[in-house]
Amino acid sequence: MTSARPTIVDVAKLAGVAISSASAALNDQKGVSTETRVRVREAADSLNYVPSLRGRSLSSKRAFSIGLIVERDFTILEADPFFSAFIGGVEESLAPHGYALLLQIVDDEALNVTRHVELVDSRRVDGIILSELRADDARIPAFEARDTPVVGINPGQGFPFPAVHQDGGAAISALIVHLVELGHTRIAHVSGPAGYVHSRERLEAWKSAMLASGLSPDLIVESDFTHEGGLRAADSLLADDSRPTAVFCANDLMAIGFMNKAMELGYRVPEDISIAGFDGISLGVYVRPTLTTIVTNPHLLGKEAARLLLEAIDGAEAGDAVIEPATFAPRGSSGRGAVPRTPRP
Amino acid sequence: MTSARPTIVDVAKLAGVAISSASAALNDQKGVSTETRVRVREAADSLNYVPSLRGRSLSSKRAFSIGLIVERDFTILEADPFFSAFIGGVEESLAPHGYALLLQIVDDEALNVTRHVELVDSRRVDGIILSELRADDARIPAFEARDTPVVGINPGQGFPFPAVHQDGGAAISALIVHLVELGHTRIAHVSGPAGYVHSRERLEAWKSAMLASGLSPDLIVESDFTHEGGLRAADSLLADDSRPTAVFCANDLMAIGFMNKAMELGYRVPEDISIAGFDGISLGVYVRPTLTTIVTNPHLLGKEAARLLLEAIDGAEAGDAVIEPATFAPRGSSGRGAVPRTPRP
DNA sequence: TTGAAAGCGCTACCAA
DNA sequence: TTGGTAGCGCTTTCAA
Repeated sequence: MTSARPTIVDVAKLAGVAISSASAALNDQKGVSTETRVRVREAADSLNYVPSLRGRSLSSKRAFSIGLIVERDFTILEADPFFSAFIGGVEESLAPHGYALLLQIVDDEALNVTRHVELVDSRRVDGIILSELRADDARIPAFEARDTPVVGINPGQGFPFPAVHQDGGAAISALIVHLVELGHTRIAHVSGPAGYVHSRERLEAWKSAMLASGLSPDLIVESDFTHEGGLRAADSLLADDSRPTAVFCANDLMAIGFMNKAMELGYRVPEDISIAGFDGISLGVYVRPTLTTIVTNPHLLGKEAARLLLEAIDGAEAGDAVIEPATFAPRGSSGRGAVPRTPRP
Repeated sequence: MTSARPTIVDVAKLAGVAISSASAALNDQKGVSTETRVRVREAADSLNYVPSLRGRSLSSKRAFSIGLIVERDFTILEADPFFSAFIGGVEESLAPHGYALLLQIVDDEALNVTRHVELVDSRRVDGIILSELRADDARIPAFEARDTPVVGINPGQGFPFPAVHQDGGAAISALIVHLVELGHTRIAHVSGPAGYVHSRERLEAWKSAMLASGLSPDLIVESDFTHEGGLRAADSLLADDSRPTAVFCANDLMAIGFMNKAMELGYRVPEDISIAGFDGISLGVYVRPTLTTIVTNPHLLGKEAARLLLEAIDGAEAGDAVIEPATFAPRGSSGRGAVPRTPRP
């Protein structure tokens, strides 16, 4: 079939109607007689007609796709299962509406902003999902100056666009209570990079929970959300005698890194040290001991974000969406604590 | 800035030239005087002009994006790090050419074909990357009837489009030799679904390697590439007295599932049973013991695939790309084998 | 080298 | 209800 693909002109001609009638019929608009509708449909079917998105895009001023840009080091991305689930959710909302997801991956903050802007300015997408927001994110003013539909994922205070929220604070609280009940008093936190909103939120939630239990939140190490970062955090936190008996890492990957290093140093988990993560990635149940964590719902987060974005694109005054809070999942890596001991040589 | 975005007409007007001259200047075409070129550039800059991809698409008959459809159950996708790395590679080739990646996720084989065809027929993309090919893949005839650029990932014999190949046979061979040298004679294989080309290739490579070592390849369990499938495979393979002392799983996720179940049943790894996977996902070095595996290069696979596809889109007679073979990575989960023993109660 | 004009395939408006 | 037609924003002839 090397012949040129049929256009709406061919369909109209074959059906013996005007192009505008063909268009109306194919788009289920009112004001078309049943007879015309049927004839157009038949003509289209017999020609195997599929509308060109290019023509449609230009005249209807819509790209029928939305953009998502992930800022991640290419090599690190592999280990991060969050986005796969997230994207699955986005797809679920998009597909029924004929929308598609344009995905880009960048490894640099400045480039991240540039790409976002390009995507919108070139009208390649009708809207953008903003994830992994920073406290002072350069993308926010960029989009405020552009009146493009935007939806944020767990943004901070004063975010000027619709957003999807999933609270993790209550679950972090439950985690700390759990650890305290097990007898822990020295509970450390391994945070993500300070620039990120979600890093700060988890840090703050940990602080509040510690204070609420009468403990002072002073054992903190800032890391980078990677497995490698978890290894390093363990090295530094376990180095001296004030070492913690429990640690809450800002994500699961770091927690697993922390756990591996702790065990390598001779600590038993959870007998000597309890470890908890955040995210609830399935990897957490593949490792031994299984990882105590806060289970979030990236799939639903993606699904709702895409839903809100489509509403905004359709011109609705989209509000926020709040999904069920993350839940605390106690598993093997947290348990009865003991006095911290020196690692076996 | 609610004012309408500037178009090329505005640029031409401001520069005082014809639209065609503006277009030629902006696209670095020859036959434009330096003066005109400069004036157009300045006009474009001062207006903050960004060409509309919609107009460009329609007139140049290009979508400037390519499609990738991943067939995966939404929930399983999360645990599979292969595609993240793959997509990172695709991006790396695409970005410098102004191309973008359209990603879709489907959870059903029939829908998979439908979506592929829609993407192409609606001219939403200029080409397609075909991964996870089946022995008798319905997408192949669909695209043969459509003369659209297509690039395959590790396809089987007689694949009618350009493709990227990474051999895993030599590494599988090395793995079996390694196991045999350790004293293993009962080496089982947990395969992927029989329909997939890569399932078959790994199975065949295992068979050849077994025969080459004088062992009979008869301990086979077919599974589904999931962690859960690995658990089940362990249950069935370790159930009776003819149980293996080593097992080669067709991917890492199954290998880790197998390992977890084996340990749960009381086997020590690698003392009682050696376990190996395939893929080389980073998860394999996060688990304990670390996973012996075959390390592939999904990032490079994606990068080369996108490169070939862009060539094909540009009308070149794109050939195949062969990247360095996968490598054997012996790690903690394989070691000195022992006589299989009954699990501790 | 420049400019005018004809599409690309579709939607949407306005008469008929 | 239908048909003609004017765009959407760009690229690409083809004359001048």
